[in-house]
Amino acid sequence: MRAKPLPAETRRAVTVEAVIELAAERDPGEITTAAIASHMKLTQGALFRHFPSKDAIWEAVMEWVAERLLARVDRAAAQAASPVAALQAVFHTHVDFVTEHPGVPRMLFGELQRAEATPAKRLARTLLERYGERIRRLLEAGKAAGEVSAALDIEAAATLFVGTLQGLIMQSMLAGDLLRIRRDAPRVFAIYLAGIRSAT
Amino acid sequence: MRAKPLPAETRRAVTVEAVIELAAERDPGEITTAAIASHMKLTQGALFRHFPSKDAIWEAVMEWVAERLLARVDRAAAQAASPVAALQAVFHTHVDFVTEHPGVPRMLFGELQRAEATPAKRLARTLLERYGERIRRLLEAGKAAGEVSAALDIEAAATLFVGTLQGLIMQSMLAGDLLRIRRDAPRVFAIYLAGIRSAT
DNA sequence: CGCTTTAGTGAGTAATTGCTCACTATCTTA
DNA sequence: TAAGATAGTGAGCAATTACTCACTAAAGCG
Repeated sequence: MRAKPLPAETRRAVTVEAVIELAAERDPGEITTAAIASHMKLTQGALFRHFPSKDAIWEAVMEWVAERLLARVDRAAAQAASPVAALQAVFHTHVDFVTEHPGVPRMLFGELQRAEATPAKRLARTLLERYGERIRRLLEAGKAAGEVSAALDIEAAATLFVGTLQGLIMQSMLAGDLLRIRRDAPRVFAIYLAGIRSAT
Repeated sequence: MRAKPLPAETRRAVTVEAVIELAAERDPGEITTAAIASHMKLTQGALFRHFPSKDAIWEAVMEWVAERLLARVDRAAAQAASPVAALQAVFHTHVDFVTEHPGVPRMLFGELQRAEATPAKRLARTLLERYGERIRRLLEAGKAAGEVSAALDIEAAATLFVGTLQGLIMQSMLAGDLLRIRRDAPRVFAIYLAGIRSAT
């Protein structure tokens, strides 16, 4: 059956969604253009009417991820009453995002693995850099407000923040159970919080 | 030039080393049998005289990793004077291992991504499970010795321990600078330590 | 040394992958 | 509604990949 023609922009958006859905259940590196097309009920050739190359598809996907994740995280932080509350809100927003789109962390990490400097990899890097920047700013504010230890090593604490999330994701990949993240997230964050409060 | 014939066992060991070296500089998923062979100055066909399939090569590699990592970590833990000292020793031993073999974390994470249940993936999982087990045991001992908070959530603390390492690795992949791990590791561990000491 | 076993070669193969293109169906709009 | 623009099809191409095999060189051993 012939696929219904969609406006180019819409088709591109649908493509990005298809990739994100596929990444939830298989190794991003093994997602072929044929698989993407078939998942959206399209022939493979049609994809190349909307993207000049497979790399361009990945680039669009990473753009989607970067935009959405940062926007949600910023919104969550803005509504919080204090720096530490903001950190906690960011943490849980990130966890929510990941459970909604399990493919995302796999793609991010997968991109970072790549040897060649593709545009998608560049986007992944800037996303993580901007993310870290936000965390560091919140930690600084927390220090100023006396909510975290005055002696806290901000850079290390930011690394650990991201690592905390990374550890949860890895654990859930091990267990093959995404919902596990939701259960464990508050418990792990509690230890992190104790760390940045009492670090010397 | 014809490669010097090696005894089968030696050739297999050399192959495993070649893979680990290659994984240090490129995405493990993109390591082809041709690349492995050329890196050890052999023709591709020769590989299949020693391994029945590419999967079998990966299996051998994961065995190598699991054995070495656990052995070193156990040795480090055994020599420590107290549970918390052991945790710290394990942490730094792991960091050392990773800086010596940068390809290892990439392969481990890459294996976990795989959709199909290959033997290599199974090995990666059991390695991480056994690793977590050891961490939990040390944390329990630390609790008994009064070195860490009596209220500590052991499971969450173990997840965070692995995440701490994961965060460091990711950060260094971002920066493209492996040595960075060495510099940051003690700083990040200090915060972790403060966390498990004062968690409530 | 001669003979058997073992390991390496290199030319293949079948399958898969990203990508192209001539053609066709559908949409838009004058 | 006619015509041009837009989007989808499906066959096919070139490159790559894991894997095979008949042959050859080297190692080990009596």
